[in-house]
Amino acid sequence: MGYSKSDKAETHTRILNVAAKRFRELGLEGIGVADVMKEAGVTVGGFYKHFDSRDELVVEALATAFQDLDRWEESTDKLTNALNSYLSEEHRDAPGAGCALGALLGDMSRASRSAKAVYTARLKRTLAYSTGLVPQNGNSDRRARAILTISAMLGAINLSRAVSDPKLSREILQRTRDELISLNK
Amino acid sequence: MGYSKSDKAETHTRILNVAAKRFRELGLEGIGVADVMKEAGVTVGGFYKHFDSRDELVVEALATAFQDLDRWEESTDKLTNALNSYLSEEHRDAPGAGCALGALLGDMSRASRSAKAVYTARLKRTLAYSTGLVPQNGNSDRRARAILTISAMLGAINLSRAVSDPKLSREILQRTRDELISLNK
DNA sequence: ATTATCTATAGATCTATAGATAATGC
DNA sequence: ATTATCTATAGATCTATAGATAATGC
Repeated sequence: MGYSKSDKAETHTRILNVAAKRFRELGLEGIGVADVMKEAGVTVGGFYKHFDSRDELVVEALATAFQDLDRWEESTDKLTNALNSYLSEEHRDAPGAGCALGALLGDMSRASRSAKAVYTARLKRTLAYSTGLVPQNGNSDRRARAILTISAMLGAINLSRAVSDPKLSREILQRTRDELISLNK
Repeated sequence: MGYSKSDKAETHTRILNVAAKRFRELGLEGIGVADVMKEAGVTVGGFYKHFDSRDELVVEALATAFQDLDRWEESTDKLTNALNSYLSEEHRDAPGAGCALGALLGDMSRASRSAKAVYTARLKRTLAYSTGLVPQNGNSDRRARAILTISAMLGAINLSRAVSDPKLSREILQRTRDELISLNK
């Protein structure tokens, strides 16, 4: 057992990484604090020395999960690449490492005020990022098209995970991707 | 207390209506069987005479919730009207009486096999309905555009419920609606 | 006699807390 | 002395079941 301050910081990070992954996979209510702690290699009793409440874990884990999105946005500067990567079967099948805006979309309407605030702030940044990627074309203003594009991306990735028919799941990803690409020509 | 067979059928319907509403509002795990029964005016002990398991309630309540969607689709035969009604603040603020494909989108990836089957079957019908509403225009085939349109509608209604900023919430609804209308001209 | 519903509860969660233990760090 | 983590548990859920009660319907 390690008990130094730096060990505590490491433990804290480990807890957040487990939670950021599991919350995206199982939903914000899908795993309890005891199981998160266990998977981080510690026991449940120490939890409230790290967080004031379960909701604080949710808020910090959300912020941690959004760091993956930061990295993805930084490494993706073409809309076509972004769409190919986002609306892929690989992304669909790995929600725990994927976009938290997508994985937790349906949970947010029932989440705490503070969790919604973190989600909303991150969405605004992605909206700005996306407005930058979307081309100026005659049909509509860029922000409007960015909103449509993000709505469709989030809707499609969620739908592709929702349906039990693998063919339909693939079709939703492919068609949405193709339509968004041709729309943003 | 009523104890006849016809009373049982009425009770069953009442339970399903409560569950269909509450599941859409609170999520499939958001309310327990005891509270559903209480709100239907009965006690928890009778539950398993009506359903073999909680999941059976979920499956039947899903089917019940989709009846509202049936009625809505039957009464809506213009895409513009459909979009104005679906992407409205009224719909956003009344998930319990609204579209179950939207309200439960995020829950389905973690739902039981049988619940996903019901959801998938209903999505296929809405996709067919939507393909019928979408016009034939030069840009892309109708089914592809229907998939994009549904993805964007589901994404936008979920996003509008997720964000805590009322102005952004309205903007998501309005811009997505306007973009989808001009896209389907 | 059958059955729709009731009260009561077993057993499995889950969050949060209490108090002990074994390190660190002045 | 402080503190990071541990074991243990209180109290609040939640699903499912057991057995009683009070109607229905042959």
